[in-house]
Amino acid sequence: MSTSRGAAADKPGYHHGDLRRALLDAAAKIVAKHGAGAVTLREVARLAGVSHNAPYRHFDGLSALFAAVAAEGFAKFGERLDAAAQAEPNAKRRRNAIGRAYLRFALDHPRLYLLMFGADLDKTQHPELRAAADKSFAVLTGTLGRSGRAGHADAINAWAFVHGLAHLVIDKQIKPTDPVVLKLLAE
Amino acid sequence: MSTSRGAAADKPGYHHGDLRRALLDAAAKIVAKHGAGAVTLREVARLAGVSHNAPYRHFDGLSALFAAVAAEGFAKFGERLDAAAQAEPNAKRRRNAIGRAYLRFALDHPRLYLLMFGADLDKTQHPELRAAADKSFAVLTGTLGRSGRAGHADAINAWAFVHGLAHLVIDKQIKPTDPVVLKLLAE
DNA sequence: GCTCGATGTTGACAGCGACAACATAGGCAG
DNA sequence: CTGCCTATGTTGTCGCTGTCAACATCGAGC
Repeated sequence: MSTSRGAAADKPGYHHGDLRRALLDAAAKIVAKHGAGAVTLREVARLAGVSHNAPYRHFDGLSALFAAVAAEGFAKFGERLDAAAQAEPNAKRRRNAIGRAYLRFALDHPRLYLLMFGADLDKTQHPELRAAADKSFAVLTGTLGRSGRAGHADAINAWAFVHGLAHLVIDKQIKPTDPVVLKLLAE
Repeated sequence: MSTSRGAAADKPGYHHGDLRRALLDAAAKIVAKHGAGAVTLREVARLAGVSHNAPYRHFDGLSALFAAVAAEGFAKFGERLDAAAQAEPNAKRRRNAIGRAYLRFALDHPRLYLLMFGADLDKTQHPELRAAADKSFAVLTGTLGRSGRAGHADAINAWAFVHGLAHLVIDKQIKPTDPVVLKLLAE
């Protein structure tokens, strides 16, 4: 990185080394700081130190980049939910643990969360994203909805509640210190 | 509209008549059809039949236009909630009626709903919008939350649930025909 | 009838996404 | 070792956008 004759260890692959990863990291950073609306292909390229058109060698366009960032978000999201679920054998406590993990993730990464669930992305046009999202939700429906109609309704009810609560807090319609929020997080 | 010597009855005011209204309508139309992301100051001006810079005489910029559209959305939203609340004297039935009206509005105007609750707008920078939103929510907290801590928690719980359910349906995470949705709408 | 502010227009500029043409680098065939 | 071939990155360009500044016009009120 210091000189143009940089050591090979620093650049294992082609010109850049791992531009795709660098672009994803740069985009994720902007999303986290300023939201998806502030993400620009050219700015992402700038942060990665490449020309304004280099990203097109790795992503079909801006929305494809968003889809990839969101997919990675869902992967991490799914991990958190899964970890919470597996740490609790008791069914009821597990349900609470998952809800807590869900809300924590949303409040820890509010702008990423909005990208993942926002309407900017057309999930039907990005199969990889759809798959990542479905995998996350499988934890919810698989663990919460035990079986049958009643189980399904329970899962949807719980999901809608935490999802709505997360949105309301992120949109500042209710405060993060609201008793309902605190109780859920501390459970 | 036919000739430039149009009758005065068609143009009661200044040059255009009521450009502000025309701009708002054009913007709302685009939002309803293609979402806020498709709204462009220049396109809105085109639809209203004025030059690309005319909107600046009525709105400080794009985000101010969005704020105005969202504020009108909240006004209509508040009316619906209020009407639903006033039609039901019984407390429990009233709560259901408000929830139903809430979800109906969201599903009837999904893209407007996303604009209203989306992160694109910084409500803190548009007092008029904040006021319109707060007025809508007053119906919720005022009617649902009877009083005291328990009432407040009930209100937040119900609000988060319908809000989350609306988002999940709009984002196509769950189907509009899901039993939970149908039950709430038919109650 | 004239002035003056409110309203609308024209022109300009930088930034953006996207496409096309070009440059380079490095693996691989011989 | 040599030379080609494709993956990767660059440069140039286009139309579109938001926003600012300067100019034009309309109409209300003195």
